[in-house]
Amino acid sequence: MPGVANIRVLERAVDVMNCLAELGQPSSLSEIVGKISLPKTTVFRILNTLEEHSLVVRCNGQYAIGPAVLFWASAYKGQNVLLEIAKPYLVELWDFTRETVHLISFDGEEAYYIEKLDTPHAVRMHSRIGAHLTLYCTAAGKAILASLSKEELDAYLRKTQLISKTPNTIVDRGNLMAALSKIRQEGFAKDLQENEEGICCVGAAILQNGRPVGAISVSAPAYRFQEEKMLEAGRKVQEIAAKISEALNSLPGM
Amino acid sequence: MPGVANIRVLERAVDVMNCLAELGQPSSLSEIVGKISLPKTTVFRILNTLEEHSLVVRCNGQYAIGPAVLFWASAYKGQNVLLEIAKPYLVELWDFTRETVHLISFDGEEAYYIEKLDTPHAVRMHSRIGAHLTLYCTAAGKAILASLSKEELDAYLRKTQLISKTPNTIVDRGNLMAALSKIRQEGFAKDLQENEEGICCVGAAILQNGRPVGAISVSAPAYRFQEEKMLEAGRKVQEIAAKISEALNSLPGM
DNA sequence: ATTTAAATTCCTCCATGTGGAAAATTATTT
DNA sequence: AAATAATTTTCCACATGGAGGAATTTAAAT
Repeated sequence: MPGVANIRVLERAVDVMNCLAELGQPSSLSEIVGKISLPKTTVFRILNTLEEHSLVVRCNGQYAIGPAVLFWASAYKGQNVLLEIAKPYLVELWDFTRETVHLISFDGEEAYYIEKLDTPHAVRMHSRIGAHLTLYCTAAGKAILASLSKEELDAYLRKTQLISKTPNTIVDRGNLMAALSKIRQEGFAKDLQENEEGICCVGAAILQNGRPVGAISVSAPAYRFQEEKMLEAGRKVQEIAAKISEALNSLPGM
Repeated sequence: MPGVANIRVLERAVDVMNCLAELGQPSSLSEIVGKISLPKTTVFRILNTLEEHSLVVRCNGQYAIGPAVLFWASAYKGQNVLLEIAKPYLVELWDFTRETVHLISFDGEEAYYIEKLDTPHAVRMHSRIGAHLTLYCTAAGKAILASLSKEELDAYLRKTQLISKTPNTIVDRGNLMAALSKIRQEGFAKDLQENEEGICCVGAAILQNGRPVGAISVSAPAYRFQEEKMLEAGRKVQEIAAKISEALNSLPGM
């Protein structure tokens, strides 16, 4: 992917949108420019263009994300039933654990966070809906890998190099295979600070016709997530993932 | 607004995204190029850039809207409580009427469709979430205008010229004022093919601290929406709008 | 195997996006 | 209310980066 020449303005426009989304509230041009390092004029021009299409709205000099994004989001949801089906189950999982719950979509190649319920605790992990997630060092990702066919898993391993993100990341293929078979045994996956230092997760895959189409996970700071608590959450994650899989497979027209 | 020089690639990229959203399913480059008239290479380059940011995903050669739009959509929702609050009430309205229900957001200046529940009937109106709506020729829009203060309404009329969209569009200020005062009397607004030929609507405004922040409407083809049916739907729209307003005003931290 | 169609890369040209600086607003202070 | 400061918006000359035709590669159909 790097090497394909990309369009600069477009990348910048995406940055501007992301910046607005991160700010989470109407912000002035200066605030935006303060966050992304670009000339004011450039950002201004981009905002104007985006505004023309309701991707950005301006209320008394402040800029904010506009309603046009809803059109795209509803189109995405139309293609991804998982999101609609899973929502109530995620709430159930959240009620039980009171920790950050993620829903992950997997299209056979890549996995993405597509929904998130935040923990009420002050200390929480930072994650972003829509972001890509690494399969080999996350609970949800490993749960997905564990339910792939041998051929698919081989194909994945062939094209992926295991890069260490924390001291705990599994970078050895043999160790990863061992971890995956343990996941198949236990019924859910664990991430012991393998993706982000200080964060532990449990996750389980969602299956449709025997193939993984997504996963759910529960994440918490390591100090709130030890042995017993993790096991408890893991069992629940497994249970909820099974329920979602069932709901997905009993859909009209499946 | 026209006159502000806009960035061409950006406009084109937006067109591509809209095109993908309209197609509603993974589509090939050729299909996309067939819909928007641009050189294949250009669209290809745009898609590649969008893909890099997960705004577009590619599954076996087909392109589709990607999960990154969810991030922006959730940011928008965070700024617009209305959407979350209103949803169950919209369903109630839909159950009652079985016609297309719209939720509109109004920021004091502009109004946008932010949610839509489609009628199950085959004949339905075409509308798009995120699209801008004209205030003086739609039921929801007129309901909003009818609940503005005299000053705000004056300001609106001063900067707006009433352009006829169908033979029925109200283009005379006096007639519009009369229509608005009738709306205040009746409690809900009607649109008798004023915005789109063949489509009638009823609508009512949603108020927060006495000021309109949105509206709801029910739309149907004229032949399915005559006198009595419209009155019935109108009363229901009024009732539901009142409920949403109440829910909105009894929010924690209001 | 051969043909057809679609996707991707290459490459040159010049339109288009860039960003510094000035002008116009708007907010803040005296 | 006047003056100052900060911010937003317009202007414009330059050169970069995006455009798109043509060629190449890849995939599908016969």
